[in-house]
Formats: sequence, C-alpha cells, structure tokens
Amino acid sequence: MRQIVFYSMTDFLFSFMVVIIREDKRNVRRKVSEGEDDGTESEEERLRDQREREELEQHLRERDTARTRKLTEPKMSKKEQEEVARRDSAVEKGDTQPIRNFSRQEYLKKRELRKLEELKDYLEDESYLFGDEKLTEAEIQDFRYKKAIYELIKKRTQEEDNVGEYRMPDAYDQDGSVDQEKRFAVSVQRYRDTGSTEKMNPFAEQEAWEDHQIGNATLKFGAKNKQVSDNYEFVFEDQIDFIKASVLAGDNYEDAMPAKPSQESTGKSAFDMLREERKNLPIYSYREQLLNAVKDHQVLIIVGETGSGKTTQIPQYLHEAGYTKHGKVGCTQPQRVAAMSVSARVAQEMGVKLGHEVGYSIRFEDCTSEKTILKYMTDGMLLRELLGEPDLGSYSVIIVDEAHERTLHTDILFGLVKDIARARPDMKLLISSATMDAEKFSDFFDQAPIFSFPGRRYPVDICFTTAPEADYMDAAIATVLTIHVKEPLGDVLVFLPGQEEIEAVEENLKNKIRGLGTKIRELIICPIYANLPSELQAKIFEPTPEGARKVVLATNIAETSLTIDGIKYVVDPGFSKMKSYNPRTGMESLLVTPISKASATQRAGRAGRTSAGKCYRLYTAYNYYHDLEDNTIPEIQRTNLASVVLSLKSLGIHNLLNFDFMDPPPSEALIKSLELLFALGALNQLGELTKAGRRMAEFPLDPMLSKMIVVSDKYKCSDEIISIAAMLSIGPSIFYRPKDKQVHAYNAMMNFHVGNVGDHIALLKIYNSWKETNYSTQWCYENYIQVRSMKRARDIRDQLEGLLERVEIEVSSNSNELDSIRKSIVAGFFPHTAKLQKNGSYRTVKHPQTVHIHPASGLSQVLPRWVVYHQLVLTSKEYMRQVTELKPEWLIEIAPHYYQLKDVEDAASKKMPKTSGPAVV
DNA sequence: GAGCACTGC
Repeated sequence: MRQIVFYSMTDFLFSFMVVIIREDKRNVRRKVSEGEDDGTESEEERLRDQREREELEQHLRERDTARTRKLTEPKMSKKEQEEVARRDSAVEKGDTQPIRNFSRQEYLKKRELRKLEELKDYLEDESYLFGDEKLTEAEIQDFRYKKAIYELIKKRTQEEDNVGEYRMPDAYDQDGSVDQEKRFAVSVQRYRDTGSTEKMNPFAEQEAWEDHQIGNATLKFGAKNKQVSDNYEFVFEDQIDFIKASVLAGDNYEDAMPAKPSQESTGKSAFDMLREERKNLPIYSYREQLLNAVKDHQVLIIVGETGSGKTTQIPQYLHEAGYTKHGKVGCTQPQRVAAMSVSARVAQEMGVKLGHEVGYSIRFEDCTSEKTILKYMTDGMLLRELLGEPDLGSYSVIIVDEAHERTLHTDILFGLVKDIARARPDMKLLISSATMDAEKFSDFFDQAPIFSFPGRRYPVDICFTTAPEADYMDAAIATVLTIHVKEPLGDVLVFLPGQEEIEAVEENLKNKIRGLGTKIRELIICPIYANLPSELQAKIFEPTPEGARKVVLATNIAETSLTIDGIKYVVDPGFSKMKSYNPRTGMESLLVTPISKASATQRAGRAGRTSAGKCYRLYTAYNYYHDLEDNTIPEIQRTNLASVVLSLKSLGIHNLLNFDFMDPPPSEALIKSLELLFALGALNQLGELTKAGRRMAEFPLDPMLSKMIVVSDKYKCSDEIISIAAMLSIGPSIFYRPKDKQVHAYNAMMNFHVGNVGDHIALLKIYNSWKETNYSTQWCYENYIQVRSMKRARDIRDQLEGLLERVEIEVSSNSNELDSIRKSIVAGFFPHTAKLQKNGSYRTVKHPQTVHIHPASGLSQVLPRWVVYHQLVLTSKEYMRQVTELKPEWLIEIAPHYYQLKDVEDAASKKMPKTSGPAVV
C-alpha cells in the first residue's frame, strides 16, 4: 500500500536525485584523483570517468523509465511539467534558490484530491464486498487495497487542513545547511512525544526527507568549489537514510555472561560446570518464587525472553520439587528439532542418558521409556497422545512452551488443556511465551496469574528509514552495501519473502561487489531457504573467515526455525509470504504480506544474540506504528480445518462451533470442514463420528487422503495408495529445478508421465523407481529429485504402513490395475472433480468455478474431459495441482450420495469429440 | 509454461 502512495513522491523527486547522485559520483572521483596529481586528470582517467558517467546515466535512465512505467498515478499537466522543467534547469545552473520555494506540496495535494474524488463513490460503498454479486478473492483483495490507499489519502488531506503547511522546526540553520543531530533529534521526538499517535502528521517524515534531499542539493551545488567532506570513500547510488528510533533493550546484558565453558581453563568436571552454568541463567534467581507460584496456582502464564533458560530449567525445577512423583512433566515445542535438542541438553544437565529419565517424542521417533519423567515433545505429538489418553492421566504437569508462536496445534491444545485442567485439579498447567500477548493468554485461562522474568539479550538499535522505499529489494541491497562499507565487522542477516527474491538479490549483490573490486573487504553471500538442498544450507553455519563479512539471505526460516550465531546486523524489509485459505472456494494462496510488529521484533532480536547489534528496517516508523498489525494472524484462522475437525470429533467434542478457541476460526471454515467430513462418510447426519471416521482419524493426514487409504482396502491396492498418499503429503518440494538446468529437470520429470497416466500414478512411479534403486541418492540427482523429500516420503510411508495394521487393512498390491488405484483416489477426492470446458479451462462440478490444470502437471497439455485433483491453488490463475483422469460414471458408482446422474449426464449427451484436447468451436 | 514462506502429525 505504502509503496504506491509514496511512489509518486519518490519518483517526483527522482529527477533531483539523479543530479545529486551524479554529482556525488563526480566528487568522489575528483577527490580520489586530486589527492594523487593535484587535480589534473590524465587523459586515461578522463576517459574512464566519462565512460563511467555514461554507464551510470544509462543505468539511471533505464531505471527511471522502469519506474515511470510502474507508476499508476495521473500524470502531471502540461503546465505543471513546464514548471518542473523550469525548476530543473535552475538546478542545472546551480541556482538552487527556487527549489525551496517550489510548492511541491500544493501540487501533490491537488493531485491526491483528484484521486480521492475518483475513488470516492466506489470505495465508500462496502456492498461490493457483501452484495449479491460475490467478488472473487482477488477482487476483494484489490478492493481492500484501494480502500486502504483511499483512507490514507483522506486522512492526510484532512490532517493537512488542520496542520497547515509542514515545517521542520529548528532543524535548519539560517544558511540552509542541515544540522544532522538536531534533525534526528526532532525526528525521534516525533515518535516519543505524540501521546495520541493519531495526531501525527503521517507524511511528516516523507516531507522531512524531501526537505533533507533538497537541502542536500543546495549544499552540494552551492558548494561546488568548496571542500567536500572527507568521511566517505564510496557512494552508492541508492544510499538510504536511517534514523535510530528505538533500542530493543537487552535485559541484564551487562551482567556477566557466563564465559563459554572451556574445559581446559577449569579443573572441574563437565557435570559440575553444567551445574554452575545453570546457576548463571537469569531464571535461577526466580526459582523459589516460581515454585511457590506453581504451588499456589493451577494455571500459570510464564513470560520470559528467549535465552532465559525457561525451556530447560523449569521442568528440572519441577522435578526437583517433587512434581514427578505422581506423573510425568510434559513440555511441548512447536518444532521437532527443538524437542530433540532441548531434551538432549536437559539429559546432560541432569547426568542421565537421553531416553531414560529425560526423553523426547516426535513423529517417526519416540525416544522415551517407562522411566521417563521429563518428556519433551512436539505439540502435534501431544495432540496425538490425547487421542489415546483424553485426560492426560499420566502427566502431573503440562507445559505449553513457545505459546506465542500460535501454531495450529498449540491453539487446539489451548482449548483442550484448559478443559482438562478444570476436570483435573491435581494437574498443573504452565503456558510459556515470549513477552507478547501475555494478558491475552491470562484472559483465556480464567485470569491465570502471569509470572515474568527477564531474559538475557544484548541491546539492538532499531533504525527506520526516513522515507518509504519504493523497491524493498533495491533498498536491501543498498543497505547491505552501506553496512559493509561503513559498519564494523559482523555478519548481516537479510529477511526476504521467498526463494525468487533471494536469488535475485544474491545475483545483484554479486554484480555490485564485482564492480567495487578489491577496495572493500570480502563479502560472503549465503542464501538459505527450506527448499535449498541441505548441503548448501550448511554453508551459513561455517564460521566467517577473518576480515570478511557474511551476508545471510534468508526467508522466514531464520525468524524462528534456525538461529545463526554471529549475526550483528539485521536488514528487515518488512515482508513475508503468508498462506491464506479461502474456505468458500477451497483455494489456497501464498501472498507477500507486510509482517506484524511481533515478527518485526522477533527479527530485530536476531541481531542481539551474541553481541549488541543493529536492525535496519526498510520502512518508516510511521509505517511500523500505523500500518503493521500487532500480531500475525494465527494459523488456525487461515488454514483448512478438515483434519483438525476430524481430530476434535474423535476426541469426543461434538459442538465445534462452541469449542473454546482462543481465536475462533471463521465459522464458515468449520462448517465447510464438517460438510466435507459428512460427504466422506466420517460423520453421520447427527455429526457423530462413524466407524470409517474413526479409522480415518488414525492417520496423521488430511481426511481426504485418509479416506483414500481406508477405501483402498476394497480395491486391493493399499500398497500403492499409501505410497501415493505419502508422496502427496510432502507437497510440491519433490522436484529440484536449478535455474540453469530447467530443461533437463523438466524432461526428467516428464519421463514419469509417459502414457499420460496422471500425476498421482506418476508420483507412484517415482517412488517405486527410487525404491528399486535401493533408495539411491545418485538416482535422485540424475532425475532432479530432492533426496530429502523422498526420505521424508519413505518415513511417512513406513508410518502409514504401520497404521494400516492398526485399522485392520491388509497390505495388498495390484499394480497392474491402474483403474482400481484411480478409483481409490476418486473415493477420497470425489468432491474435487472438474470437467473440461470448450475453451480448454475446467469447471468444478459441485461448486462451479473456473479452474485450470497447473502447468507443472503431466496432463496440462492433454486436457482429459474429467479430472480429479488434489488441491486448488490461487497464484496467477486458479490452478489444480496433481490431476488424474477419471470416468464420470465412477462418481455415481463411488459417491452416489454426492453426485446425481444430472451432474454427469450432460457430458454423455453432449457429443464431445472422443480425442483428448479442447474441442474447437 | 508457471513458481514453491514455514512448521507439524
């Protein structure tokens, strides 16, 4: 939103900046050469200079036109253009006086008012959103987007009328030069003083920045022959101004951090040292208070920053206080790795073997025994345990750790665990979270007391840009280079939304570095995202060589999932990709969205893990306070709930709409899921779990996949079906497509689609081929397939195979009968069917909407008349992913309760050509 | 001929 609004202004000033930058470059060059031969340039240098300038100008021209093209704002009138041209020529002549008088603000205001009028009627009427004529999700997005812009403009014009023309108080000296310190002080003051932030002029920063830039122009051109300041050597084209707006306080950081335990320096045993270290943790001094609080209250909210030791220490304290005498202490983590590493650490501290008194339990791996009293596990694992032990009778304490992350499973646990605590007064419940949202947790858990203690962290300076950035990627690159040149050594972490952006930035940075040559220190660029093969991922953990700097370009993976030591600078453009789910259409989409304040804080905190750090936010403080949400929308409100509903039903929760959610999901999503489960035969008309439903709930899969497995018993192909289910549930990360070998990768993939068997069967072929090569890694490389994904598929398949026995399904193979495999698929996915239209698109059968076969599908060129699909995604179009052909009569045969003859008969009556491919009209 | 943030059972 802010990008577009401010775009025009940034762009407007761009012509000025070009001049400034050009001049800067010249000055630098001049400075360097002057030092050597007293201002006289050699011919060679002059030519080089000229060439460079031409290159620069060419580059700027290109970028200029690119930006102009993007611009959606109304163009300036001819008169206005003439005025600007006149001012421009004044600048060229070095006569800067007129610029300061130019009524830029009036022009902008006029233009915005015009825009306001255009949008007014459309945007003040909400019925577009809720009227009879339903809009698509994309249209609604667009509407909201425009509306937000409109609100901003409206607010601004109103405020400007009240405030009058903006002037920077006291920031400029008489002669027009800028006192930087004063100026920053004023800027900072703006955020401190405004008790009611509403009163702030939202564009103050923008204008301050503009004034500043113009001030620069004045300074530079007025001082052409004067001495240029000497405190820099390189000037980057897009250097960005930051203001330090706040400090993410480090808690107790000045307290002696325990020196890294080094075996040789002390004569103590490792065990003693661990014990010493435990006493140094911030939580240690609160031990007695904490235990008293646990004794007095059944439910307790614990707030402590990361690094306070709460995850490792609290269970031990509880054990020492005797809570493990009559049951286990269970501690949930959102991630597998966390559960494993934390339990290993605790076992070490307690001097026991992992898996005995201290253990962990995650999917595919249960490292516990009968002796286990402290059990770490993933939240989803506890949810699975609840299916077998609904009152958690074997636990005396449950700790829900990292509750602020609000994962889907954590959110469900909240409701369940709250209910159990009411029924079991002897059970203690601790909810542990980082600072955010403590009150909300307390409210939810019947006003449970909050126990908070400090963590240990170094302070992080937070810097905002003084002006919004039009292109966050350019800005990120510029910031990284500025840090590299100006700041002391220390690694940099850049957050980017996705793989594509990371690759682009990597490329661009490398080019820039090459251009700068050997004058700067070495810069090592490490990309990291989940789909990156693990051997390349490991690169980020390699220590940085002496004298060099490492730049880590990361997705959200670096926000919570992995921590990198040695990061001192964080660059945060303020965006991430977020999945959203539309229950009405059943469509998923992945959108680049602004992050929340909570994740901004989390990102900033990544800079202060091993020493004091700095965080550069590529947005303004105004954006931060006004445009960012406080918290990220919890996962439960933006996901498909079918499997959640099935689990809850099998836990005996009948009235789901009244289930005690901390943030209830949209009821539409719940109802959709209930409908689906009813159609699949997992629920009866009363909403009770059927026998089939109970069997389906055993599988840790989406209900449609579970149904497919349960039905495969009938078609005697369960062996094939569980392979397909495993492959489907690892998602789209099976294929590895390096940019330079796209064609090879594509051909390799198409090998599995020979005979147009459909994507499901192709997945089966991939799995079986891999199995035949004895799970060969080499085979994966040859076929551009990700080994990691395949290994996961094998794990899942093994687990499913084990579960088959539990629900009394025989493993039976019938690999020659592809149709029976297809029928099993249809039996699970019959609500996901679509029929070919004359124009080559598809229409879903039950809730008609236009969709297309995803280009990555093997059938995207074949276009069968009827297809069953695994998933709908909204990207550039509405796409069906993983498609298989079916015969329409199967629908009547398999799902007579769902499809009537009329749903499928028109295909038979209309004489469509038998050959595949769209009919020509 | 598009595009895949991240977890988890």
